[in-house]
Amino acid sequence: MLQVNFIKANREAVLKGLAKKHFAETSLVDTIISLDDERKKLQFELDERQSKINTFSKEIGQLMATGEKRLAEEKKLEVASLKSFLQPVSEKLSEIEKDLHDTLVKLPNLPHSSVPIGKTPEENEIVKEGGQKPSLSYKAVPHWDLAKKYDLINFELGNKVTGAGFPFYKNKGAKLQRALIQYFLDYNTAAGYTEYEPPFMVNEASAFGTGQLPDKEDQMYLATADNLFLIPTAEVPLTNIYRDEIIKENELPVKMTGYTPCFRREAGSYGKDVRGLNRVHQFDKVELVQLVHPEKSYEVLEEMVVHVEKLLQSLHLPYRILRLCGGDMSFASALTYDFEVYSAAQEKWLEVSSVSNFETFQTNRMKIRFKGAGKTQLVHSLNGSSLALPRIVAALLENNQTADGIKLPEVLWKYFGEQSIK
RNA sequence: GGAGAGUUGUCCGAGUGGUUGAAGGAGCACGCCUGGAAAGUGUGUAUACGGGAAACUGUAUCGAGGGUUCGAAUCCCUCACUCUCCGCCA
Repeated sequence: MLQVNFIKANREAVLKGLAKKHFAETSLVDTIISLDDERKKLQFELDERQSKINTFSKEIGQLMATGEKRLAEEKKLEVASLKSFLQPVSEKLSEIEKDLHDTLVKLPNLPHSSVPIGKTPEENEIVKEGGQKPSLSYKAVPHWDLAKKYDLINFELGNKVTGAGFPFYKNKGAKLQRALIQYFLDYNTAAGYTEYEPPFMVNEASAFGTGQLPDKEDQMYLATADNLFLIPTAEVPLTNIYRDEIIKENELPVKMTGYTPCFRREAGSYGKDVRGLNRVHQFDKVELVQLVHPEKSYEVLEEMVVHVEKLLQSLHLPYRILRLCGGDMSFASALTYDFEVYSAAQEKWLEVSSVSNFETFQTNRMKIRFKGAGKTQLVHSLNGSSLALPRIVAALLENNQTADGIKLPEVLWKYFGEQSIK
């Protein structure tokens, strides 16, 4: 969430930013400002009275000690009257604090100046295209048919055992998952990221910290008996490792990577977009998270983009990098690059990674700070996928299909044990 | 699931009603000492929100929330979490 003081000092810029994000409820900004003014006023009153009470209490203590009971009793009465004034003020204050917080949480992050203007995915800016689209001599077969042909994935079995969108990976299909995860993690740790295997469920505070709550609880599975959410991405547990922590400046940047399954209810999805591996409720992903000095975050964002790009290049997949426009960006992000790979049979681009700088939007919620020479301040958080598996698998299958099997890129050979799927 | 113990600052740990934001130790920072380092030694070392140009200063915070009291880390209640033993179990 945005910082109140920032909003107050930059009202116009905030309004402009919200407009760029196509956020309609701009009146919230002034609501926040007046709530905070009110908050300050009440807090000040309260502090003053409390200060008097504290002084009196100490005096009463001394009077009691010297046996001056009558004077002590008089002071007690004074304190009582101060307190009766205090109570309604303090109730009002907590009400306002709650309002302020609830309102603050509704504002999305502001877009970075380089974010393209636009509302729909069509208006995203294509920053770069790389790799070669395959030229197949025959009509490319979609991955769901290839998966059946080579007995790699069983969607129907998933329907039976769990429900739609929970595929079984099988035989070489299962092994390919394992190989990709292993490869991605090795690639990330070689770049200095610390590997974690986090819990796959998180509590409410964690879900709030990264911005899943309060609005997006529809997208998460909830284990009600224990009030735990199944993670929609490793970003949630990884970033929350540092919730309520003050990091030493020389320990920045914090670089983390982790593999987890990701669980998404995807409420409201339908149609051909959800065919095969395009959109599933449970999928594997290796994630990157960085906590960095505020001055470095955009530099780091570019580094992460290059990092993910090289990973895609090593898989020899045709890809493109998009800079998301204001209207298509996520609630919490200040700047997002999406990576898409081309799938030859479906003849469309599939999103496989999203790399974002959240600046202080998440860290303000989580109170992740660092202490340097000067004062304690919030760090910037960034994250990105490297990579989400299902669509990578879809593209690998579709793009690399040949008459006698599916060829795998060389980087996977040692992990997969073979050069192709037959 | 049953029984018990616990949750204090960066960490360890003392503290059962009155200058306790909190003893002591460790760690860390800076200084002294040293040719340099270690050891030794001195000083400093929480966070949030306010007021103030600043020095500085007010309030809150000892798991969370509530209560008793003029006054609570200390007493009472509720909740959460952790640990130990037993049971169950990969």
